[in-house]
Amino acid sequence: MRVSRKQVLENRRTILEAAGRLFRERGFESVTVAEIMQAAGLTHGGFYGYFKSKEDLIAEALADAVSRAAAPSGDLSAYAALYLSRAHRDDVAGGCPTAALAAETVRQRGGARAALTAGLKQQLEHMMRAVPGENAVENRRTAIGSWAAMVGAMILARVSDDPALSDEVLDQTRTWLADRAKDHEAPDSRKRSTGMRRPAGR
Amino acid sequence: MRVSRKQVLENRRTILEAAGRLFRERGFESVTVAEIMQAAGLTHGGFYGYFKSKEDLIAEALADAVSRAAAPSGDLSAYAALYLSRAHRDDVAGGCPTAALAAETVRQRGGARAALTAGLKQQLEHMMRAVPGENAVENRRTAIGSWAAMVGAMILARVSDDPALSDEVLDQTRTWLADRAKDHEAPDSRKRSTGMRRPAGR
DNA sequence: TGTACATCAGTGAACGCGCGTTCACTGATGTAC
DNA sequence: TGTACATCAGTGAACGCGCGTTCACTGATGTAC
Repeated sequence: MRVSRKQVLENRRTILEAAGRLFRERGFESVTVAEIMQAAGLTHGGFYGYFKSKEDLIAEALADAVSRAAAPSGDLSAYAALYLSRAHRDDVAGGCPTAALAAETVRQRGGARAALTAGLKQQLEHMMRAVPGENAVENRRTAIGSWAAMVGAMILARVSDDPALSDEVLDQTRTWLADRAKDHEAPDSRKRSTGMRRPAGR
Repeated sequence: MRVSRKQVLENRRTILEAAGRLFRERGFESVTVAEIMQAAGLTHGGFYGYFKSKEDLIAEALADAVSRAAAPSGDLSAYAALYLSRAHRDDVAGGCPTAALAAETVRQRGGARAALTAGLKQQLEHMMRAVPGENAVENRRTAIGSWAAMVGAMILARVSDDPALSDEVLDQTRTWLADRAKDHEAPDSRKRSTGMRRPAGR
């Protein structure tokens, strides 16, 4: 049964969103094409009218999820508090694609790695703007270090089956990042901080 | 063909090590039981004499890999330099099990999460000893934040298909961690630092 | 120490099963007049 | 605008294929005497 062209575009969007959620929740391999199509309200046979292969869908779903991920707004501490929340930890399907899928994407062929690399570049750009300092080199370093800590903490908090430890990882990393941000905001810290500025390590 | 009891113990060890390497390199799902047994110099039929199921092997291989992971020796900056090296990034199969497999382990049932949680606790204990300060609460916070940043940076560096960005993530995170360590070593930073001490967030 | 037999680690064929993918068909949409 | 037909999105059965797991068998190891 043919459907309207508008419906085709809507279906493509629905498939991408269903795939994005399912992949984040259960990983690329254990989610089947049939499941994704069913989640999108279609049958599996129609899949290949939309995508060349499952591998192709993985790359497109990743690019889509990354482009829709919430960018840092306001200062870094506020963003870290949002990112390192229990709500985010408990919502893998709707949460950060990098935290959920980056480790698996390392092994992926095709455009999947490229999609996450583009997302990483964009995220670092956004985070640099959320860093208080004026030194661009140092701000980029802070953006990279903070983003690494946020992604790492989310993964560690999710893998911990000890709820107290999971909460602790989230809370302590948040505090740790906030402390560091305050160091660099504090007026009397300027001299000391300046003394440690040096070019990037490469 | 029956083999000696000593050989049985050796075979078990060989299977665990082969599984540990293959899982880190390619993930739990795409590695087959037959491949693991072949890598250990055996045939797939013998597998179930050693393990109850593939899921059981995953938990045991993870526990084994975590228990053999290199613990921090010396100070935190030296350990971070080793961990955040290009050699480690390029050796997924022989590298940190947490960076390679934690994100997938979130979705694993059985003892796999418990194995990584135990590894996380042990790692934080070790890292606390590598932190210079004397305040135990602050040291634990530093251990958690630093470990999160190291794991996150390794995952981001591996997923980046832009080599310059990958190197940058490694180098900048290393410098960022070293800067912070120096802050807390610096004698004149004591007053300021003390002012920000507060209990854990939970 | 030597011998005879029971044990059991390892083998490889075979089993269900579920996966990604293909394809002939259907019928609503889009278009030409 | 209305009609007739071509197009093609969606369906569901079917396809190879590879997976985890089982099992009857083999023959070296371990043990009882």
